[in-house]
Amino acid sequence: MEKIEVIRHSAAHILAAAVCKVYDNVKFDIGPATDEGFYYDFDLPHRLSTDDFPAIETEMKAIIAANLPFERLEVSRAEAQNMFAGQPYKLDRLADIPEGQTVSIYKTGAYIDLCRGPHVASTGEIGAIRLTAVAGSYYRGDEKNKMLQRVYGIAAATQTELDEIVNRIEEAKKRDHRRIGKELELFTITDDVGPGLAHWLPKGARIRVAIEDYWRKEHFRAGYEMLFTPHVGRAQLWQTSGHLGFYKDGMFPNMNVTEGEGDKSFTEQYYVKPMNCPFHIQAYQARKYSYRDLPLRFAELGTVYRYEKEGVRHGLLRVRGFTQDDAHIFCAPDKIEEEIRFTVKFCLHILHRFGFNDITAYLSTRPEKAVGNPEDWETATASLRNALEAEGLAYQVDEGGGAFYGPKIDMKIKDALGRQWQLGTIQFDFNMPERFDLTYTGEDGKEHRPYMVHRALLGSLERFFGILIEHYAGAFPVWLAPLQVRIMPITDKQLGYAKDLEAKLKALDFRVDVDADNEKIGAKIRKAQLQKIPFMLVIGGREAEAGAVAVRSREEGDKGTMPLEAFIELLREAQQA
RNA sequence: GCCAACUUAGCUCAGCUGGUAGAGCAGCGCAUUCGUAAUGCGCAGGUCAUCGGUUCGAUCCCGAUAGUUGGCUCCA
Repeated sequence: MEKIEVIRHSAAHILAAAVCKVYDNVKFDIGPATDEGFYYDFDLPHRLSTDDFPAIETEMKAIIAANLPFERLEVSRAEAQNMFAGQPYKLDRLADIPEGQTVSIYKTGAYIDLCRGPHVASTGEIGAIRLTAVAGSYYRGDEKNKMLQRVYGIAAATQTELDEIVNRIEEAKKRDHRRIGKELELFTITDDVGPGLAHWLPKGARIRVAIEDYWRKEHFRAGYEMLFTPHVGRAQLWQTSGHLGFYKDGMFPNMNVTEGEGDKSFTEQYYVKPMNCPFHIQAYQARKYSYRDLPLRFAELGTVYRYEKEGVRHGLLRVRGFTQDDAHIFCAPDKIEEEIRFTVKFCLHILHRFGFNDITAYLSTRPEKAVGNPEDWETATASLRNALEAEGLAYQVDEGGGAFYGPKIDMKIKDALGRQWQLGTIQFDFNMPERFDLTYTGEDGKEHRPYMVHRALLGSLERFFGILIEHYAGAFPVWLAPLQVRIMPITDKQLGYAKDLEAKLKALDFRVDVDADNEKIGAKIRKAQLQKIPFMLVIGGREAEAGAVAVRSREEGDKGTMPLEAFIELLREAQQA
């Protein structure tokens, strides 16, 4: 265990010791180290809030200043039960320790805790602590259990290190897509329309269009066909697909539509789609396919709605309406290996374009309860595994972690801050083809069941956008930037020339505007920098006279004066990057 | 769904123990015509989330509802 983890875990003990000292009737559970700091779970009559932090921190600092030793004691089960009488959570945890295994406790001053350790030698080794948040947490993470009060904190060997951690957290907050989304006017979610329903504002929409254009172009190149399918479908469709049986709670409630009049009237139920699969299947069933037609690749930027439970929404990362970059591949079993490899390769190609190069795959295999015959699972899983290995992609295996209807690969990327996000998924489905009785005609003239693979590369555009915003901290590369060039005349004498430049660049499909505000050039630059526009053209009398442009880059500052053609060349290059 | 905190102008936030609200930025107007991160002056902008209660009187106290935030649970 790393030293910092030991410090964090020890700080958790000190937190518990302090809380026990400050409040009465404290029952404590456990307090581990986390990636950033530590937490401890308590059950006490007093409702903890951040207002209580100063008192608790003062007590913690006193314990640290006293430099008390962490004493490790090994005791018998009976002794431990005695020590923790009146501590139901501890007794419950004690019961988890297998018979015959040593029961160790750690003593710090008057505070004793059941703990495996290790700990620092004495409290003085914990240089600095700070409590950060209080939150509810179910005992043992089970929502049927009582909710405990969890106090979060951070700890470090020195105050300087603690300050660094605080800074890092602040930096991450500055990148928060919700904050940047507001500052750069990228998207909005309003109370009036409803929670979890995102609106892409003009600048966000420009980015989305750039993403979609690229996505479509690459898909056509890779042999996909595009579909556009309805947003609602009759209850019977969802009955057949099994969604009403399994995922009704995750769907928006039905719409009742009454057709006909009087005695002949009947009421039909419709549901808004939580998935595109049934519709793509309808498209497949629009005609008969032969083995020669396969693999068939149907793609759609399909907007779906899922009634996510309250309390799980988070900006664009978890919404109720979103557009999946979806595709379904219908493939003959003997071609599946090749097709999966092709799909994995394609996925990596797309992710690289967005600056994600650190990619890990997760292979999930057959769970206990599963549909489809075992040989198909075997073939499918092997094709996934072989594709990952052929591409030299690092992967982990989640044995039995697949959905009941098929094995899958999930792709996780690391962003600029090193945080991991799950994006794409390549998922077999042995359920739908059966339910909808999908077939193709084989070489032998007989009907065969195709393999169906569901796949998304970016996941959902909303979520992907949120991740992209944080990854680039709002400073999008030129090809994605909503505005690529801002032209800034120094005085209104250059306005005419500036407008000419704008028209020329627009004619070349660049995204460009003119800042005609009555402001000093310094103010215009500041505005453009804050809006993270990649290129600024400063246009004064000299440039207008020479028919040139003074280029400023978002990252590199003043790049000097050059002819318009030279700038266009520069811009084209930047757009490729 | 659960625990806690929060909700004041387009944005970021003030508002002492109850007497119907302020700033900066953004917006608009006027002046200024300026060379690489903020020119000055002025104007306008609010059902203090919503509903109900207590009170002579509520942005402030109490309750409910909605939403947001941090977690827990969940994520086909």
